[in-house]
Amino acid sequence: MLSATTPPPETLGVRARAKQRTAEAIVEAALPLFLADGYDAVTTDQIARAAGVTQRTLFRYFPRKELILYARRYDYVDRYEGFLNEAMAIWPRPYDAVRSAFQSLTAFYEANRASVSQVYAIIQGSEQLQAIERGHQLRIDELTAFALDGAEAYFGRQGRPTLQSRIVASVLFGTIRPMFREWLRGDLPGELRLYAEIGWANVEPVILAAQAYAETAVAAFRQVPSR
Amino acid sequence: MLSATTPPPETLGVRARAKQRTAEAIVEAALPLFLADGYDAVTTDQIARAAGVTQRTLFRYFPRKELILYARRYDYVDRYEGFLNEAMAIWPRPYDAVRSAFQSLTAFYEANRASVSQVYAIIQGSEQLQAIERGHQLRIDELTAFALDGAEAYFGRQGRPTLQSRIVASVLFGTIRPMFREWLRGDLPGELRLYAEIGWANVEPVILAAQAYAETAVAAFRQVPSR
DNA sequence: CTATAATGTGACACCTACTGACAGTTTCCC
DNA sequence: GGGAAACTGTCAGTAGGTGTCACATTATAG
Repeated sequence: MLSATTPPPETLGVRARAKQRTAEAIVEAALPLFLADGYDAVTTDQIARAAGVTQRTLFRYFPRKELILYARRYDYVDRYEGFLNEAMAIWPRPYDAVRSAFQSLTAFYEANRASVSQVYAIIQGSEQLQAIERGHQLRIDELTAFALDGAEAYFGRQGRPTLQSRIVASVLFGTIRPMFREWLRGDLPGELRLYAEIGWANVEPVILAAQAYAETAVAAFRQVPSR
Repeated sequence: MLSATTPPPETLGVRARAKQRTAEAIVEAALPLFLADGYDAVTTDQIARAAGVTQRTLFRYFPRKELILYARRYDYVDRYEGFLNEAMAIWPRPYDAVRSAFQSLTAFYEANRASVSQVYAIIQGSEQLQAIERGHQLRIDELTAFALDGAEAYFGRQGRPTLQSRIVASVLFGTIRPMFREWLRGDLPGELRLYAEIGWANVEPVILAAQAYAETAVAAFRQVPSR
């Protein structure tokens, strides 16, 4: 299940294999409990006991409870960042890089539809997890805004992206995200890739309008008298 | 300070006045601590002690720690909802109603600039609070999407707004919000009202593009073959 | 004006996520 | 084989948050 992110077991020592098994055991024990009773109702102690370890050990593997859940979501923020790193090195236009990175992420979701949907369902059942999820979205938006500022700004990123890029990133994901969520909820039939294609195929005019807006507004801001 | 939301003290009994004083004392004790050490570093026990009450009493007034902070932000989500209720009853075009409600909110922020900016600064210092804040923004987006679906959908709201309206609302606030935040950070000089005017003056092309996008995309979705 | 009910508070115990410290055991590697 | 490194369990503690009970104060009905 985790084969995409972990090396083949044969090359690992006894210790490393034991660690993998323990981590797997914890996740395997946790997910059914989450699905049955909801994330909030399941105690870390319960999970530990079900996995046959101590609570202390559980927290050594997963410093926060949420990470047990996100192990199966394969850290999609990091993954997006990875895709974006690659894409930004290849595409001259930042917009194309973002599009490419997002499509890679889409493909990944599609390939792991079952577990991703499962995790999504669990998240929907917990306010706390939803808040964490929002934090991830914020990070995705910020990374994207840096990317839109160009390769130099992206790879050397520090401080905050420009106001223009933040606006465009906000608008971009404001258009893409709702349909993505619709798919995750299971409200859209068919393949995610097709929806993503439709979304990106038609989004460019919106982005251009947003860019024009950002330029005009920022220019006008300079005329505003100080207090 | 809270005069806009609380009835004049003379009409209240001893008990009610005491409650107000206690709530005020807690908030007054907490804000300087938050500003000095950051939200996360300040203990609820510290706040309680500084306010001269028990921790238990503090939690009776503010069931969650965050609510101590939000007391000074005057529940801006509720406030927006109120403005939107009024506006939706007056304006025939939903877009105008949203614009009007948002301008009312702007005026409120301007009138309470000091405390609103203070609270905003504290929020920026805590990941947890930022996630909560994003939750409020999503609620604003959702209310707006219902409004865009028309007066009937807005006042009878149930379920979720249409995908089209959710996209448009997302795009709308994706353009407006970043500059709003810039002003709250103190990075923009002058009056918020002027920035808001500039923002709304130029936003209509973006909204039209978003509307066209939403229509096209949703229509295309219907052509996607089910699995 | 007094008995009584409602309301608010402190004190105490308890829960859950999470952390630090220490000691015992297992694996790694020379 | 033996020492260092890596893991684990045990125990105690912190922070946010809740339930409960007894006591005091205020409101109110007679």
